[in-house]
Amino acid sequence: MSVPEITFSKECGDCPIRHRAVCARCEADELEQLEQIKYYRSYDPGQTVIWLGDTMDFVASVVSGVATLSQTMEDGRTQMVGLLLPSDFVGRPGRDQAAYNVKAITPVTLCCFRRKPFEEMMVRTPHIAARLLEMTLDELDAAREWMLLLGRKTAREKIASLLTIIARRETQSKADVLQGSVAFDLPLTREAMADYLGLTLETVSRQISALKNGGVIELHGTRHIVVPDFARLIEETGDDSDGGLLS
Amino acid sequence: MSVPEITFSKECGDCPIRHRAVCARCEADELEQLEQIKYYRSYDPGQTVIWLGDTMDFVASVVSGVATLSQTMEDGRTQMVGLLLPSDFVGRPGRDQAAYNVKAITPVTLCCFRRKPFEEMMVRTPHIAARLLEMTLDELDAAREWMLLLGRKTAREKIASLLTIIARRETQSKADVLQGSVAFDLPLTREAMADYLGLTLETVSRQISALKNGGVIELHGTRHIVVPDFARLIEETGDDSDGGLLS
DNA sequence: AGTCAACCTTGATCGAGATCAAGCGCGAAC
DNA sequence: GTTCGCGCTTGATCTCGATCAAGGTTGACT
Repeated sequence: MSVPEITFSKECGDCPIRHRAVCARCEADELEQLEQIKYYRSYDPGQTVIWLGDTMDFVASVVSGVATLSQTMEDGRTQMVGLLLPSDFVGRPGRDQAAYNVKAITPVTLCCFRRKPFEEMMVRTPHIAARLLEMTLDELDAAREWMLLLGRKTAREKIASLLTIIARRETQSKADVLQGSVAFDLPLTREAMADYLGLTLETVSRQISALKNGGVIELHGTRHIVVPDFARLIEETGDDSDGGLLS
Repeated sequence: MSVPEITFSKECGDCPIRHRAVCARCEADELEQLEQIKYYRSYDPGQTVIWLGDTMDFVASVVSGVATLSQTMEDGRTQMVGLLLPSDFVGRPGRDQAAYNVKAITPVTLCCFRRKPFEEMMVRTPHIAARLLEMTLDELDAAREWMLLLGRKTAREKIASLLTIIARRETQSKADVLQGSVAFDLPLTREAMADYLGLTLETVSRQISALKNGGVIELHGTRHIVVPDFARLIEETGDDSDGGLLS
C-alpha cells in the first residue's frame, strides 16, 4: 500500500476555527491575520495524521471527517483517549511535541494554522487565549467523564454511553434537547469502539446485539442506528438522568 | 460526628501559587495584587471541600495535605478522577460551577484567591493565562494516561503505576531521575486506591501482597512502602521504559 | 458472476477480578 | 486493661468480559 500524500488546498470559506467559536469575538483585522497563517490538509481513512512525539508545526480545526486520538502500550494494547469530529480542535498551544497518535478514520480535512504565529496571536488576543482554555477544560471534563466510564461502567452501559455521545454529535442537536426518535451512522468500526471503551470487539458486537434484541436500538445494516426512544437509551448509560445540565 | 468548621488563617509566606510557577514571571506589583485577593482555608480528613455543582467563589492552590477529585454514579459506584497534592491547582478559571467532588484525605490547607478579581487579573496578565493553560494541558495529559490505565492495564500494572506516581510526587525527586531504593508513605486507604484504579479494595490488597511476595516492594506497617529497586517497579507498570521523556 | 478481504456475528470455554465472608491488628475512648 | 471501630488481609466462590474459534455479510475489483 502506498502512503497517500497529504494534499493541501487553498479554498476557504469563512474562518473554520470559528466552528468552536474561537474567533466569535474576533475583529476583522484579527480574522485577516488568521487568514494569513491558514492552510488546509487532507488525509485518507487509516492514515496517521500525527505520531506521538512528532514535532508539531501547526494547530488545527477539524473541517470534516472523523479522527481518533490514541495511546498504545509496548505490547500493542491500545486505548483511544479522544474522538475528533468536525469543529474539534487539534494540537496543544504552547507545546511542540504531540502526546498522542492521531489517525483518520474517514477522509479528514483539517484547517491548519502555523503554530508560531498562532501562538504570538494568542498572546496579543486575550479572548483567543480564554477560548482555548475553555476548550481545554471541556476536553478535560470529557476525559474525566470517560474515566468514570472506563473504571466503573458495565459493557452494556459503556456501549449505551458511546451511542449517546455519537448521537448528540452527529445529529447536530443541542445535546440535551434530544428526545424521541433519533437516527445516525456510526463512524467507527466495532474494533475502534472497543479501543475507545476498553473492551474487545466481540463484546462490543454482543452488547450491540443485546441492545437491538432489547428493542433499545434498531440496526439497519451494520452502521446505521435508529434509536426509537432516546430517553430509553440514556437510562441504559447508568448516568444521572439530569446529567449534562451543569457546565 | 460534628461537622468541622473550615478554618481561615492569614499567615502567608511567599505566594503559594508559585508552587506551580504561575507567578514565576510575576512582577512585584502583580504579586501585590495576588496578596490582596488571597486567603487560606483548612479542612479536616474526610471533609468535603467542594460538592459537584457548588458555585465556586475561589480558585486555589494546595499548600499541604492530600485531596481527591471524584465522580459518582447514582447507585454509588465512584471513580476518582484526580489526586491533589501540594502545589496542585484547584478550580476552573472561567467557570463558576464545580464539576467534581473534592474531598480532603489528610488535613488540607488551601491558598485561595477570590475568583472574580483573579480572572480579571488573568485577562490583564497573559503569562498567568498561559501558565493556567499549560497546567490544564498537564492535567489533560494525566487524565488521558489514566484512561489507558483504566481501560487496558491489569490489576497488577495498575497498582505498580499508582505506586510509581505517588513515589515520584512524594519524594520530591525530579520524576524520571528516581532510581535505586525509594521509600514513601501511602496517603490513601486501600479503598481510595481502588476508587482511583477502577478496582475493589480486596483486589488492591491482594495485588499489594503479591508485589510484596514478589520482592518488588517491602511493606512496613500498612502504609509505609520501601521500593528496593525502582526500575523493577517501573517494569511492572507495563509502560514504555522511556515513558516520561516526552511532554 | 466470481474472488477476496474487511468487517461483523455468534458459540464455547476460560480466567481475572468481583463478591461474599471471616478474622486480624491497632489505635482511640472509656 | 478492655472494648470498639476502622482499615486491612485472606479464603471460597461466582460472574462478566476475554479469548479462541468458526462462519456470515458486504463491497470492491477482476
